[in-house]
Amino acid sequence: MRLVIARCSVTYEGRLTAYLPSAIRLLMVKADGCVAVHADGGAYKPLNWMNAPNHLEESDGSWVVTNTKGERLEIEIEEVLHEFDHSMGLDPGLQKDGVEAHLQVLLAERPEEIEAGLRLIRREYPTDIGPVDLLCEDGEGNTVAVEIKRNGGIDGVEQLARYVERLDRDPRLQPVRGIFVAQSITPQAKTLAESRAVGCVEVDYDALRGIESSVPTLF
Amino acid sequence: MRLVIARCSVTYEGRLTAYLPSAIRLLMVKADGCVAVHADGGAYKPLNWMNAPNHLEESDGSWVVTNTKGERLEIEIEEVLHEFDHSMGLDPGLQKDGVEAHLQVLLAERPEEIEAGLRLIRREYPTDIGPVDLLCEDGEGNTVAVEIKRNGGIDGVEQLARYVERLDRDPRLQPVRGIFVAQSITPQAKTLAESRAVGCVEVDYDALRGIESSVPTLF
DNA sequence: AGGTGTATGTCGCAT
DNA sequence: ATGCGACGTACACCT
Repeated sequence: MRLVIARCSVTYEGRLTAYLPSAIRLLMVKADGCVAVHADGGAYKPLNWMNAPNHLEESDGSWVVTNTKGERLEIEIEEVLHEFDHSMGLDPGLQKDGVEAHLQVLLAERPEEIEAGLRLIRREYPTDIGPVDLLCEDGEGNTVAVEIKRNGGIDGVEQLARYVERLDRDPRLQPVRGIFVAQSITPQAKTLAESRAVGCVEVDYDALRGIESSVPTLF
Repeated sequence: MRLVIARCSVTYEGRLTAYLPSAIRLLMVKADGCVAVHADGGAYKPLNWMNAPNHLEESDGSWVVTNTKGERLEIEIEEVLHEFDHSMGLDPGLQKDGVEAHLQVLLAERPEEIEAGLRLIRREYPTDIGPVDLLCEDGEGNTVAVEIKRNGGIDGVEQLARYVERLDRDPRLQPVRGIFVAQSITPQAKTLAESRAVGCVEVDYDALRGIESSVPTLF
């Protein structure tokens, strides 16, 4: 990784056009060739960047980075204040645990936490517009499609409504109803769910996790 | 901005749990206090991070970053290979051109580029579920709601369909139809648009821009 | 503070 | 490659 602190101005032309007036910034060039221009603030997102693969042409006082999509990043370097290069080797990568996928596993094991009498038919049940998180059967033998989100918004309700509409055309499944399950559901989403005849259930991830504390975690 | 290259392992506990085994990485601490852990590859996104505001507690061989939301980033530092600090001053910030907002302005000036005879009633016409990009009237005096996207996907069609449904309840406006406008529209979105009786128009941003070349650009 | 919509989103997975 | 959904999305804007 190459790190350069320099006074520079930057122009990007590609998916949009953007211009960065002269100031002191960090230029970061990673081993894969990607280039990022960082200011000294504003979270982790750089002001400007060009992902790999690209081509970096370095001439006196200017870097020009281009890629095959016709995007172009030009950095005019007025003054280099510090420069450093260090090889790092491959990164072993990140191990994650605990997002929507885990919530889905927990609820697949205990569908009765969603609604009494609910029984799992299949997880990730495929339809021609994408997989339904859980396909279940209720106490009366009717099909129930379950969409699981961490944060329940309007989008999730629409997504579920599309699945239900699709599944309900299958004579082996119909009638099909939907239940929208999330840790929290916005009032707007609840309103939309009502008008789409979709049920809403809020679940407590930590409590569910507590129930199945016997299962070993990732690490 | 403080830059440290170190062999370290990292644990994050917060919205999820994540673990990063020992390797050489770049630790970046910006003036606003945000911390990022970068590997030497993989676009601009850090492996792990903690945005400002936070609290960084630095002890021998370990950094603990916490925030008020109960998130916690712990960096175990085994070996520091390089360290550097440089003040940069405030950044003048980025000037952008060519995002959805600009496309909306261009089309508001020339609605006939969307459909012959189309006339603008209002930009950002408010409804109780959000603003419609353009509200227009067609050659026959019927109301047309226009949703503009750079990249047209299913979501945009759904969004427009919601607006049309809402607007069509207003006796002063009905009947209302929708036109989905984007630089490119996915086949799935076109199919969905058809089943929602929504029109689709693909526009060329550069061409539109050329038409109004008299208007001065941002820079 | 919370909800909604945008993003040069990025990233991963399936087609 | 492209489409599609998830993301510790971040971020601006508005209520």
